[in-house]
Amino acid sequence: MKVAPPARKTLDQVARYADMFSAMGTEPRLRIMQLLLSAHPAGLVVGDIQEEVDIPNSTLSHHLEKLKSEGLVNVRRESTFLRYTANTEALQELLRFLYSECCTRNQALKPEEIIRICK
Amino acid sequence: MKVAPPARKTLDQVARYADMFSAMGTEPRLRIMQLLLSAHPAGLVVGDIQEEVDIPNSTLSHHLEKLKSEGLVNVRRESTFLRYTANTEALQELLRFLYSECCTRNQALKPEEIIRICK
DNA sequence: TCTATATTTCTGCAATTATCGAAATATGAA
DNA sequence: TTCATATTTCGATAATTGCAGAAATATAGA
Repeated sequence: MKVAPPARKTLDQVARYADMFSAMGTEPRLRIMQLLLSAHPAGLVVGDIQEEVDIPNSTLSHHLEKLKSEGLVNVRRESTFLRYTANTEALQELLRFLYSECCTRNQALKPEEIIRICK
Repeated sequence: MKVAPPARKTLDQVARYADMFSAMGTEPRLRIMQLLLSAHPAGLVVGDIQEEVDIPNSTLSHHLEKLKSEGLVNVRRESTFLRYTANTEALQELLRFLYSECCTRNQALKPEEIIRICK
């Protein structure tokens, strides 16, 4: 008996989450996300990030472009500065997805292993 | 005033989580993880996975190698078959890390946006 | 106002590195 | 040996990195 293949829409969703994971899938970019979350909601300008990551500025710029294009960060200009902030809606979606896959849709992990329920 | 840089150990941890995100950072590999979680704890043999993912078998093999090398799956031989299973310990670590960064260490997201607390 | 200069960050391109897939190889069972 | 399952090898294609230069904005001085 053949099982129905996953809906197109579902596969698109998975592809989108995969792209987000990929965006967080290098040490510099994951570190950048940590910094932006620490500075949330104010965010950081590029120069502030630059001081923390020890990579050339053009490389940093490429990394920020990647995070932006996958929707994990937002940017706005402040005169000559560009201020980056974590996109919490996107992170929430991604975290819910991972939590759901591991703990809800399948019961591979127990919720209480991740989070203290009812402190 | 200068802030102390992150400890070496901490950066290594971040690099490891980044590698795990990278391993889940393509549609086929994320799909494979979904399949293995759905089939947990029994797991699946390569042929079973092959039927679901519509990619050449050599490519599938490369993807499985990547997931294995980042510790997201375990493998054991069953005669001529290789049976892959999700490594729930690794997934738990990764999920805890992401949850912690978003909801605990920084309060960028509210826990109740991810999980129903106290059903 | 116009020009020059300084500051911040991005973009273009070339070298390196990683990924994909066809063909060949390995592994185990009968 | 032969068949079935899955990996490994290796060349072609694509992505990443970082240097050099450009773009955007602000400010000062003529």
